[in-house]
Amino acid sequence: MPELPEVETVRRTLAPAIGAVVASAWDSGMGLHVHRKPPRKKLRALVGATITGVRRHGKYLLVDLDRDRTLLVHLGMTGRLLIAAPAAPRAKHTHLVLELRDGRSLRFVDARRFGQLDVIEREREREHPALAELGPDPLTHGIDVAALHRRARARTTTLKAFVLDQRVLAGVGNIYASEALWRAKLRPTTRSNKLTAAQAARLADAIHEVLRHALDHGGTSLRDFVDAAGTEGENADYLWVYGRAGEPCSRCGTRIRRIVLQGRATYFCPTCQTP
DNA sequence: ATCACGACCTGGAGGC
DNA sequence: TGCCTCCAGGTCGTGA
Repeated sequence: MPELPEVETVRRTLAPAIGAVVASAWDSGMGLHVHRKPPRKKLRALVGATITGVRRHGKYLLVDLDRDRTLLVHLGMTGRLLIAAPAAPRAKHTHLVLELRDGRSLRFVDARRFGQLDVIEREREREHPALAELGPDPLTHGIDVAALHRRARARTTTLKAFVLDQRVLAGVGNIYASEALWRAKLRPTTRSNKLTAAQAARLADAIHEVLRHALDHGGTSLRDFVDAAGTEGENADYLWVYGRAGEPCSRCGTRIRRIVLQGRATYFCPTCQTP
């Protein structure tokens, strides 16, 4: 579900929560993200704190509060971070509720529990294991083509896996990896060490364009994704290859193919994405 | 160190 | 209606 454009859409729609004060904290106690339980004690320390802003790095949301505290949220595959109206019924699979003094609440709902929650000290956030190794965010920092090329040359993995590596660029996921490679006319199975400088420039441009375009359409909602207000994104209508196996490539008419790379569905055009 | 795989979960879709 | 299998926007731990 949530890649950079979706998470950024959530970030923007969380703006109405800024200035609200946390009245109480509740968590489900269930394990999230490979047995890690919600940090109950640290969540309780948020009671009385004011939400001062919401940032994002790659697919991670950083809800800033005063007292030097930041709520770290990763949506995993099915996670939703919602601003709920007063007295709204608690949805199934709700794992965190921060009641706000004005009656609304901030809720984290995640059916598959692949999401992550933590409370960290803002001063030391770069030391957090989830954030420590993240590469630059393509939309907020831009993409350094020379650095991208250098990194690609040093690896032998597929371009698809390279683009998905959050240490290289933070925020590209399975949908936009396929989309960007199609746009750059590069085959997902090509080894990254074969990337030329010109191709690296094309790839950087394609990644930026694909993410920007998706963000402009409120993200891609295939099944679960909604913003903080519960609204779906429109970008699913604009995908070039993802989920379109058997349909004609919009550039050359060849049937789009689906393959599996490292266990993930990968879509490409066998004609115009050169090996 | 790098690479590719399986595990972690629930639910929806489609076949019978 | 039910049961079964397959699939899903992510990340992490393992063993080669």
